[in-house]
Amino acid sequence: MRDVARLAGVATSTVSRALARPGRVSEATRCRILAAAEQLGYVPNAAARNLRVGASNIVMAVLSEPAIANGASQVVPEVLQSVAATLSDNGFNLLIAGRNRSAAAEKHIPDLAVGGIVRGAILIGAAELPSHGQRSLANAGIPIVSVLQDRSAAGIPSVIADDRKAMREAVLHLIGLGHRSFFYIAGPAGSYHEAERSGGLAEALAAAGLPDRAVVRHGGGHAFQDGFESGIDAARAWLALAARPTAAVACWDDAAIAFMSTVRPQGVAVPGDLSVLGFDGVPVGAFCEPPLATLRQPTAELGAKAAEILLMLLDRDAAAPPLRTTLPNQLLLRASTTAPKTGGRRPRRAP
Amino acid sequence: MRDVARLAGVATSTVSRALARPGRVSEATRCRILAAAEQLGYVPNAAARNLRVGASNIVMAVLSEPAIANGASQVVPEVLQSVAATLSDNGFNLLIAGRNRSAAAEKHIPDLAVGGIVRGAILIGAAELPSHGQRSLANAGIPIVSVLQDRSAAGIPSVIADDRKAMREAVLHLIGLGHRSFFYIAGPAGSYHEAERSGGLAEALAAAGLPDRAVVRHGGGHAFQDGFESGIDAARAWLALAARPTAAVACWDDAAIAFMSTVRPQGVAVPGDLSVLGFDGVPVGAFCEPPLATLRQPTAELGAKAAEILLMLLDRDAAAPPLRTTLPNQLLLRASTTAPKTGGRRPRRAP
DNA sequence: CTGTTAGCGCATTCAA
DNA sequence: TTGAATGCGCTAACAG
Repeated sequence: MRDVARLAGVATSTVSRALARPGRVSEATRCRILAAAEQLGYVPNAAARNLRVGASNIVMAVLSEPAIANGASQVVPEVLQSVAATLSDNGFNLLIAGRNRSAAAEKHIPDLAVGGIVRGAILIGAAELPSHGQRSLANAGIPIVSVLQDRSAAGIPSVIADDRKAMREAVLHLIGLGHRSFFYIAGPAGSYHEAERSGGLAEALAAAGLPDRAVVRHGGGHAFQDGFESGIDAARAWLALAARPTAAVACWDDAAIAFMSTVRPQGVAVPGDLSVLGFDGVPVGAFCEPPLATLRQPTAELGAKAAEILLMLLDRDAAAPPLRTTLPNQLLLRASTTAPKTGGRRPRRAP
Repeated sequence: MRDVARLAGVATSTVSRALARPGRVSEATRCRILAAAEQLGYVPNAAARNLRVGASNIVMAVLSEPAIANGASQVVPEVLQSVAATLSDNGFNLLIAGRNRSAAAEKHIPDLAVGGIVRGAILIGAAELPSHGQRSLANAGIPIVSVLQDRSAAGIPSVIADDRKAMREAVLHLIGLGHRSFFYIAGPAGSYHEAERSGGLAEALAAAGLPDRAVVRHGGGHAFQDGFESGIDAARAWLALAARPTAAVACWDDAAIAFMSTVRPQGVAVPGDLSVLGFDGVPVGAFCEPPLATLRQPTAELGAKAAEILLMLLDRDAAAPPLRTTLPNQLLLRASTTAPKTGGRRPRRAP
């Protein structure tokens, strides 16, 4: 920068101004400075700027589990992508901070915030805030936004899809088709998404006046990243039932996909003998056998919105963002669901 | 830090040393300093350290296309994950820099390097080096490593799987099963992976003494992220052929999955009428109908190795890393391939 | 072994 | 409108 100043015949402070606030520098000198900067190939040193200003232009993405990607699910990668793109368009960069790892790595996350490296954080499906001893990300003094999980009760602006409502309406659709008995493949016990989706199912049954025993619940012991295993387990459980429900509803697509894939070789026709509904809308669902009916997460929109809200939080001139933003899921009706067989349910035996 | 020094009754430089090189400070004072730091909840300001040292502990991941995730492919996310984990274990952070956005964003990438924000870069399947005007990532003065794509010819240490060999051996396996006619679903024309995999197929045919016309090539017009569309197009083309090859080989799993999914409803039995082979080893392949035979990319190993090599480059005391590291793909034989039906079309001669 | 001193490159006072 | 001076928090010389 000193070189630029020298070449343009001005002081470094003028160069600084010309670059930061073009309005406060005369047209002529600004042109000289810009030309000089161009000629010298000047690139501002962001590290020095950060030190001086006391804030960086880096935002941290705090990811949920050890895995960015698991099974067939693209939801975390898609959200991540969308967040990164939106931030990039606004001059910010995204640093990824995986959880999972050693305690040292866990400690690292709040330190990034306190240490001035990151300016804000976006929690992508993270269940708990990283903390180490007394210091937690929550009191690190940087703005935080949560996507996918609703943490508005903790005062953290959240951008979510209305999983509960989506599941309720989808199950009501199945009920409308004639289904009266359900098999539910639960997500990880205690997880946010499991609570919402399972709740939506319950609400639908209640709304239709069906008793609790209309649904056989299974699973809950697998993490989201082990969706395929969960689906296989669930399939075995369903196959072993004396009275098999006519509709299987999974907490997430991975489980639904593995479920279908496991029951079909046992002579179960989907959707003839059994309708299957997934959740998440993973792209490959359209190419499963049969194509999987599911509820699509608006991943791109969620990510973009979350980034926008963080940007508002970062901009002191901006209005206060909403504490909770809810986007609709999309019901993708595909061949895996249909009306149940009528006229006496006779379970077909495996060959 | 001044506060810590004051509380411990030492100079700031001593605090700095105690934290950075514990060996060069006496046991007693070091304990006092650590206690004081703990008590005050001191966290070093990384921005200041970066400025002073002239290097950050942030590494940039340069991603290929607009999409981190597409179709069913988890290869980029998986590599990303592995890179992030390995870096994190060594005290480094990962910044993600998406390509293909506005020109401004493209310019941003080299600037991050020159501006002192990032210390090194890992190209994850990126075809070209980001550049803007004269300035490119290549001459930004930071170490670069490439994963998935071989850029060793350009002097960039590369960590890759041997796609060519893997494809060759897999196709030789199909030939061993009796297949003599192939349908190849090409990847993006001119792309590295397409060249390697297509080349491997050609090598296998040549090795078995089969003529060039033993393979009908299709596609090449779709980007990797449009794998499903590519597979559908290819399926239509295959269905329209008068003499249908008995084996379809896809450049990537997404295409293979959509291909299978499109031909089967037309009465084509897989693998009875047609064997299908994919490439990448996406997890969901095991749950397709039929389960997809494929060549798994060792994503976790690739990512970890790439990160290790970058760490070597960053450490001036370390030995020079190899310019090219090749890891084996794994042939996952699943139900989508089998011997071709005999009787109808008789192979002219067996090799 | 420890304290003193001097900047890293920039943005921001305050004067001119 | 511009220039000169100051320090962000830290580390690396060099002395002591």
